[in-house]
Amino acid sequence: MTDATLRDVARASGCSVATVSRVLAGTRPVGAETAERVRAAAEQLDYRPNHAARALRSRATGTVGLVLPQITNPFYPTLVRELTRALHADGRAVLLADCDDDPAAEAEHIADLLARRVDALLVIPAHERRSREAVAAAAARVPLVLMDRGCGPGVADSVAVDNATGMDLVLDHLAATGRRRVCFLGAAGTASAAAERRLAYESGAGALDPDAPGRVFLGDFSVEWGRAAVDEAWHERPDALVCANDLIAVGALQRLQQRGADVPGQVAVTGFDDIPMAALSAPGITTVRQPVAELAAEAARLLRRPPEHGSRPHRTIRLAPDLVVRDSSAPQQQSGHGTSEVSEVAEVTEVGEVSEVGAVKDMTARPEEAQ
Amino acid sequence: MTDATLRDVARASGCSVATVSRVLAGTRPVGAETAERVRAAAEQLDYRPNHAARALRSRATGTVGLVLPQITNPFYPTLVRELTRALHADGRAVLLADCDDDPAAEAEHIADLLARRVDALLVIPAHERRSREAVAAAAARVPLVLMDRGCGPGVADSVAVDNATGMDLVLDHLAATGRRRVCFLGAAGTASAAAERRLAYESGAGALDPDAPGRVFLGDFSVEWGRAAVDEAWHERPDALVCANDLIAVGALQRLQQRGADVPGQVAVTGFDDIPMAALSAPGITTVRQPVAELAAEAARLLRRPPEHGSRPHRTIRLAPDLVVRDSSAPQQQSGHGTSEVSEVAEVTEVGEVSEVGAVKDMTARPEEAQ
DNA sequence: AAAGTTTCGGAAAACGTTATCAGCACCTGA
DNA sequence: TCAGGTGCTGATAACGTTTTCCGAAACTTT
Repeated sequence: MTDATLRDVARASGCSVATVSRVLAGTRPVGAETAERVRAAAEQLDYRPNHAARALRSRATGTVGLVLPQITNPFYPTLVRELTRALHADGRAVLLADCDDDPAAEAEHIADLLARRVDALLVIPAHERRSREAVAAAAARVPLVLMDRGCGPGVADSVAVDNATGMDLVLDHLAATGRRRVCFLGAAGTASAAAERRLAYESGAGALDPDAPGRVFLGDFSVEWGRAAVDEAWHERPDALVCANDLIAVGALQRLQQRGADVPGQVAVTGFDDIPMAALSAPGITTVRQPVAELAAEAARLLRRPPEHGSRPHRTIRLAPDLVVRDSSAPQQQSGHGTSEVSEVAEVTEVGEVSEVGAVKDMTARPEEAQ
Repeated sequence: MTDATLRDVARASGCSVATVSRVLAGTRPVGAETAERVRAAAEQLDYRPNHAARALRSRATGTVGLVLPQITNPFYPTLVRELTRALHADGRAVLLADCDDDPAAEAEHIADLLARRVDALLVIPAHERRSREAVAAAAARVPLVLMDRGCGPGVADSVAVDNATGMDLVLDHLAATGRRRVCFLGAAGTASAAAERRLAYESGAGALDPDAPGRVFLGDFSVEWGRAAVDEAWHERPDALVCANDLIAVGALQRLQQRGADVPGQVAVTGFDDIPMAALSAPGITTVRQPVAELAAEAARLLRRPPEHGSRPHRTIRLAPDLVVRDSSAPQQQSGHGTSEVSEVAEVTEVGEVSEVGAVKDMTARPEEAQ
């Protein structure tokens, strides 16, 4: 019992394959009565179009490749969920490739996806420098959007969170709640998240204390570094630790608790990204929530654009994040342990106005893009 | 500059398309000299086979659909990584669909993947009962393997961890380290993980204490329940909390620490699954590690099987897990805080012999399957 | 040397769509 | 009445492979 084809539907409805195709694809008007007959026959035969044949003929597979460095990075699962949701809403399927942080594997996966004739690619580059070549080559063949990280200037369209705004939100919040001696626990390197967050801290922290921009400790984006960094930063007697991502914050929080420090009474801890673990820590970690659904929607929108010929300027879209205030940065007066929901809800309103400010910043700012 | 096709390669190498196809696909022997010419031309033209055309002609897309309930469930990212790795090794690409715990969305995704002519499906059912229909229908059309969870008997092949063995490992470890008053913090319901782990606890805990099998507290698989469950279980004055998964264990650990209880000095905590958070907690949580890579390999192997005609008995494969001992269950004598690596390594050897016992249990136990 | 057997290569028919082209009927306005 | 639309529909040619069928050599075997 093999599947029904257009031929079968045509035979059953007494018209030609061309007509059936037109009815089902809606590409050209067809007589109302005929159309009804065709639809009935298709329904009755349980006709399902063959995507392979369609792809061959129309040169479009309805498929997007998603290439990421490590699905186990705790920030990516939500991003993947939102991306697949946004793309499915456009009727596109998602081919997933995890390249295990290896640029060579990444290049292979990209080549394989291109051979599979994906309509477009979504890439979170594994490496700032070493991903560049493969990404650029792919971008020359299909629409390609970089997400979350960059890989050099002028390679392709890109969508990411506005790290500077996020860091400002954190520093404003800490200032407003009376913290003065802050330290930054960050990541070394030139990758966008590491560098942008570091620079934003350095340029923004001066408002709290002229010396604050100098109190920077750099490692990598890991819990282990968060733990170790506390031992280094402790000599500065900080009353707040601003961490460049949530993993660092989790590690810092653990080490502080091991040392018997009171969080947030003695020292506040903040993260970045709002991975699930940030909410599940005790106390919950105040952090910057990336607007994941919106990032995904922007990426999907860029991929929907018709493939213009000739080189057009690449678009860099930055979306402003929200601050999620949890207990790890509660004001010192009341050492507010316990359920975090109250303070979180209270701050969410304050957050609303901020997120409104920076809805979408399209750096190329073409007029026709504004809706 | 469009892609090179077989025609182009044929023209360039002075032979027919058929010959080129044979050389490149290796389906039939071809003269050495001709083959060399073809390969050179293909290389020179940077020929890439068109998967759409190939799929149309050979009725195989080289694509597998992966349907899961929630990519944000912290156990799934590693599983997804290992599955994609195993499938890519077979030259198959992975179409990902996240159905957000909604059986209706799951059914839609399955239908879409079938329309896209996936060669096979890998499904982690969203619901024990409500996923059954769509899964059964799909299994009738393509090879289908259920993972992690079941959805009723006799629906399809399935691969999962051996929950009973895992629970035994935990109970043996607790007994060996002197724990006697254990409680079980589990999940209600009939889903396989919830039920099997609960039953295994009830049948195994008697060895520690005749009353232990009765000390069972049921909620769901969440951190919140773990926190709440501690308050219920605390009246039993336990010296060990056996949790049905790592999220519950994380919550339990947090609540215990909030109450000022000493973990592991006063009470041990164990989890199940070995999600990343278990290792990153402080103290690290002793847990049962699912053999994720092996589960993925088994699933891939089942999908590789040629599609036998007629109904064959479904295979249920259970793989034995390992115990990962971390500080949350360190012996009470030495209240061993600090680095967990030492005790973990020490136990790993003990674990080795256990994992050897239950390498692969193929419940259908066909002789030709044993290698 | 004739008859089989193997080996290699080409022509051409699928696979199930979509797109192009042309035909047919029917109108509309001179 | 006829030229020129304006729907609607059907044949048919792609799309780029794989695969079947055949023929032509080149070897074996008798």
